[in-house]
Amino acid sequence: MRDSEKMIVRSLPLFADMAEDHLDEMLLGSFLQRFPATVVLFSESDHTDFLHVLVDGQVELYASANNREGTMTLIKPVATFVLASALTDGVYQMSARTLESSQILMIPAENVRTAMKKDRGFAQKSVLELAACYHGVVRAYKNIKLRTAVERLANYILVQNRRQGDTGVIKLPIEKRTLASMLGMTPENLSRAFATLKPYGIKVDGAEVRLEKPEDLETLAKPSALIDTH
Amino acid sequence: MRDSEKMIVRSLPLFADMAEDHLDEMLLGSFLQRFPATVVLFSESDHTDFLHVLVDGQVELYASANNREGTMTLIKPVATFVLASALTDGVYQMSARTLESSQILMIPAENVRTAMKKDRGFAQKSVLELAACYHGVVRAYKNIKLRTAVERLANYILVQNRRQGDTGVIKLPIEKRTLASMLGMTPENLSRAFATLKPYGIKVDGAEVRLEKPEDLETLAKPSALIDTH
DNA sequence: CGGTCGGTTGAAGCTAATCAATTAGAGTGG
DNA sequence: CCACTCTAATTGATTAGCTTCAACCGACCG
Repeated sequence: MRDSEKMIVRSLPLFADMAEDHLDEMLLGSFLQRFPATVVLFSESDHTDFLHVLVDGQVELYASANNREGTMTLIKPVATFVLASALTDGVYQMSARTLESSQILMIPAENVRTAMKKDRGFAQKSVLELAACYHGVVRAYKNIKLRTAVERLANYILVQNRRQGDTGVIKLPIEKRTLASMLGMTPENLSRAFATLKPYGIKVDGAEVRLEKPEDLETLAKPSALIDTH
Repeated sequence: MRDSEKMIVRSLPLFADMAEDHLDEMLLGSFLQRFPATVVLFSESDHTDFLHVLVDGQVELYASANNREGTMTLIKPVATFVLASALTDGVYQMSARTLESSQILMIPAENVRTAMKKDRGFAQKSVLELAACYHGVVRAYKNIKLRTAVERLANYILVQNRRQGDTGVIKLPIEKRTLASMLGMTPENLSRAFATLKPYGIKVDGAEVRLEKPEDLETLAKPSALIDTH
């Protein structure tokens, strides 16, 4: 464990208040590893051996049942994932794969649980982190339960536009098929959903999406602070 | 705050390890209240003033968007709800209404946050509770994203059968329209879903559901430990 | 240059929602 | 005890939303 890696961990709010010796102890046995793209990191029914910190790259958390598969969420650096599973010493609950070449710091789950018991500051922050994760899934759940596919796409575009500086031109950060899976539809249906949004001022050229009539799109999307804000 | 009410709180794992004085302190300003059926307790965009403990009755957490409404989860006694919102000092994120006459202990959210900072045992248990809530929503999210309506119903029946003692005769604990909303479909579609399951040995008479060929239903339902076990 | 893969488009079919009408059941009051 | 009422539940007909299957396009790459 190098000092630079320790600094990365320290920079995350989750570990910001942790006592120095507890942090050092937790990081014993941790290692930073680089994975190529499209590598499966773990499967949902595996026992949770590590808390993961995505340092660089991009990771998809997905789930399978009945022969079907769906994206649960996407992880962007720098962020931890599977904290809840690491703390409860159970299985992962979701599978993970890299979407691109990624650098991941793996911290033994056992160490994380020990740190949680010893370190008040870390316990406090864990509570906040888990509450945030919880609300994140609640939002995703509402999104899929209360909106149609076209509405989900419209809201996704509005959120991306805001995130990318309200320029009216956004660059899709992921492949369309991944976006489709995240929005809970087939790639074919995503294509058609984009076409449906044409009258609302949406123009698509590869990974570039132009948003020419944001107000029109909003009337269709009916964005909700409790689903789209984070 | 009576002693009997304190005992109820103490009986919950979440508060089991809490120091006596911290518990007393937290419960200052708490009150036990009885609500009639179908009363809205709070709306999703309201600020979270109280952590709720359902002592008796039944509560539905639901969400609204676009003129649509959907059940998020059902709370049965004795259990807390909206812990995540109480701890993060934000809005509720979900609305709540009583399904029947219910007794609810309301603990000022401010007190809960104070207790979290002061009491290690409570912080630890909060982490476990939030992790469990998180995995609960993840399961619900998988359920709706990876299964059809009929499959969700089939799995619901299998879970209820197991919970009610594997007798092959189950009593629906909620109205069918509420069940429909929880399973993410319309009441009409639930009726038809039950009819679809007839060839799989399902017979419905009011709130009573008979399960005559559990193995057949399982082949259709394809239950998954990671969605249906809790 | 051919091959692979992501994306698009078309046609058909299935799942679920909507609209409308009817039935069943629980509770109420005479 | 029996109409009366209100609501839940069911059933039928139709429509909307989405998936599936198939063909095709086009970019990137060996």
